[in-house]
Amino acid sequence: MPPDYDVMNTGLLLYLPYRYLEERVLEALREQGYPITASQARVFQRIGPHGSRLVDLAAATSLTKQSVGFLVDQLETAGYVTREPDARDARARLVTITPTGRTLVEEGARIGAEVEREWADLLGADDLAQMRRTLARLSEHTDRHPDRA
Amino acid sequence: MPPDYDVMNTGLLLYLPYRYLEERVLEALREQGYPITASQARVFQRIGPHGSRLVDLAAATSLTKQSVGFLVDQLETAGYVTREPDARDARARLVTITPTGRTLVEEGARIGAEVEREWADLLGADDLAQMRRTLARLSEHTDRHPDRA
DNA sequence: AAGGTTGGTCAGAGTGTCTGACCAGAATGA
DNA sequence: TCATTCTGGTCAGACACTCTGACCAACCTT
Repeated sequence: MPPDYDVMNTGLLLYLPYRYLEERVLEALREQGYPITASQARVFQRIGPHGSRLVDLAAATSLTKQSVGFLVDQLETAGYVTREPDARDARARLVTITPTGRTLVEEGARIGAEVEREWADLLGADDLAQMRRTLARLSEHTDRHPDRA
Repeated sequence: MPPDYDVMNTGLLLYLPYRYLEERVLEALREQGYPITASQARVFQRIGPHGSRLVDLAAATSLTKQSVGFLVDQLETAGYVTREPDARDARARLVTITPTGRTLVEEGARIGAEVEREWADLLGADDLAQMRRTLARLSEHTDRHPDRA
């Protein structure tokens, strides 16, 4: 007997599509030669266009700065980011996306869009757009640590 | 500059409220003397009313049976579940919720409902319900391993 | 009854995350 | 100015989670 999604708790209802999308994107990226783990991607995703500082990434992801440091090390080794000095603060370093990293971003976006197209087919474009709008409003409220890119 | 949620990718839009809800519920449970980790809770949540087998929990959570076994050990130690023999299959054992576990379920549901009320205030009850319906349809599609409770 | 399949455990490795301690540069204010 | 406090980042160590591989016992099929 399959579960009854209508009565399922909202957390699971959010989690199931989230994980599905994440897995689809990560799988496809790996196949295309851009391997990245979910944890790495969750940090990578929050890097701003002009680079971000470690502490800001930590806040945005709700991880400790040590954990983010650990993941940024890996992203750096993989060639997706570099740590540039921050002209404004000699203590800080800006985690910055490399050209390779930028390709990864684009590929990820492309695959994400592909999944989203499937979802639009399934749900109807209007319902999907409506859901996205509601989720955006909700995210504004539930994002405890908006980042300063 | 705060992020622009409207253009944010759908994955993050799903993830942010998901994690918020999870954290709120887990925090409150801990304060009330029912400590449980996110990983444990994700397994616990999938246990059916008449108990579930390890392999089914593994399928439902997309974890390996070893990982689920590891987490069920902890849930058992914490007193939330027991492993009962399965009358239908001598190999199998049914992971079953104890009375304490049931209290945890109820408390969790209560807190979840509280957060959901906040969301209803924020979004309007109609929009929330609409979002839930769309998410339910989406979950049906994105749940690769529906469990058999 | 033999052979394959399935539910579960044991053992070991790798990854992710945390807390605590620490350092160097920045910001504050007497 | 310079002592104090605050902040960005790293190092070290511990714990939590998840995986792969090997294995056993019970089930199912023929």
